[in-house]
Amino acid sequence: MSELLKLENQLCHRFYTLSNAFTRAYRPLLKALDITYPQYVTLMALWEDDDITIAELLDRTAIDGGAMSLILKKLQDKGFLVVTKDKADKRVKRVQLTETGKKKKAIAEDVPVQMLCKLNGMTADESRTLKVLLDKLGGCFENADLN
Amino acid sequence: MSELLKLENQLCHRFYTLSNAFTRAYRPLLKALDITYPQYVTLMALWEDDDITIAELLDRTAIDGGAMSLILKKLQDKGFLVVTKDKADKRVKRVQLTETGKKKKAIAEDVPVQMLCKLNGMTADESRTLKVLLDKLGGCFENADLN
DNA sequence: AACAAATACTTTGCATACAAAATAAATTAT
DNA sequence: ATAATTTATTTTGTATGCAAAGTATTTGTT
Repeated sequence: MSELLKLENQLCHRFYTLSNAFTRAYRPLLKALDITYPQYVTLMALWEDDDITIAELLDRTAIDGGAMSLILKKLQDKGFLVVTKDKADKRVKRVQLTETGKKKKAIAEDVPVQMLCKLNGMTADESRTLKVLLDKLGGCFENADLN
Repeated sequence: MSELLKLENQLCHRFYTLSNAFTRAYRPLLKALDITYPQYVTLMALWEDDDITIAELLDRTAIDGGAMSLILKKLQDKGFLVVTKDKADKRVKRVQLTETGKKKKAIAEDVPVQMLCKLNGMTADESRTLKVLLDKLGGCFENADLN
C-alpha cells in the first residue's frame, strides 16, 4: 500500500476540507449581512481600499474573474456598491462602495470576532506559526505557475 | 482602520486561496488520468479501501453528498468503478473499482511525486508542522458544528 | 401489523471556480 | 494611419459545494 496515495497523507485534502469548513462556518455569521463568503471577501477588499479597478480587486481577493463579474452584479443589486466605467480608459471599470456599503462595515466588524471564538482551540502562537507556513506554501505555488 | 477586517489578517482567505491553488496545480497532473481533483480524491479513498458504501466514501473524502452522486456517475461512465445495490439493505449502495480503476492506481502513484516537486520550497519539517496545525484547526470546526 | 421516524441516496436550485472564447478599447507595429 | 497585438472585462460551458426537498427502504412504536 503506497503511503503516498493515502488520503490522510495529503496536504491538499486538508486544504480542501478546511477551506470548505471555513466557508460553512462563515455562512451563519454572514447571514445578517445577506452575503456569501466570496462576496464578503470582495467587500473586505473594498473596505480596505475603495474605488479600485476590477483588476485590482481580482488581484487582492484572488477570486476568479468570471465569478467576480457575477459577484459584483449581485453586490450592486443589493446596494453595497456601484460599478462605473473609467473615463480615461474605457476598458477599465471602477468599483465604489455606496453609503450603504460603507455602513455595513460596522456590522461586519463583528464577523471576525465571532470566527475567532469558534477557533479558540488554537493559541495565538499556533495561529501565527500557521500563517507563516501558509504564506510560505503560497509562495511555492507562485513559482510553480511557471511550469 | 480595523485590523480585524484586513484581508491579509484572515486565516480563512489563506485557505481559500491555497485550496484553489492546489486544485489548479493538480489539474495538469490529473490530465493524464482524465479526472478532476474531487474525482481523484474519490479514487484515492477507493484505492485505499475498495467496495465501501457511499456513506463511508462521503465520510472519508468529506465531499458533498449531492456532488458525490454526480462524481460517481462520471467515474462509472469512465469505467473506473461500478455502483451496486447492497442486497441486505436496499437503501445502501456499494462502490467497487473495476479492473481498469485498479490499474489506474499505478499511473496515479506519480501524481503525489510531481506535486511534492512543485512544493519543494517546503522542508519536510515544515510540512509536518503544518499538518499538525491543520489537523488541530480541523478539530476546532468539529466542535464548532455544535453551535 | 400499521404508522411514524430514521436512514441512505438522489435531485434541485443557487453560487462559485475555472478554462476558453468573445467583446471592446487602447497600444504597438509597420 | 491602418493593421496586429495587448489589455480589461464579460460570457459560456463544465464541475463542484451546499442547503433543502424528494424518494425509497428500514427500523421502531404501539
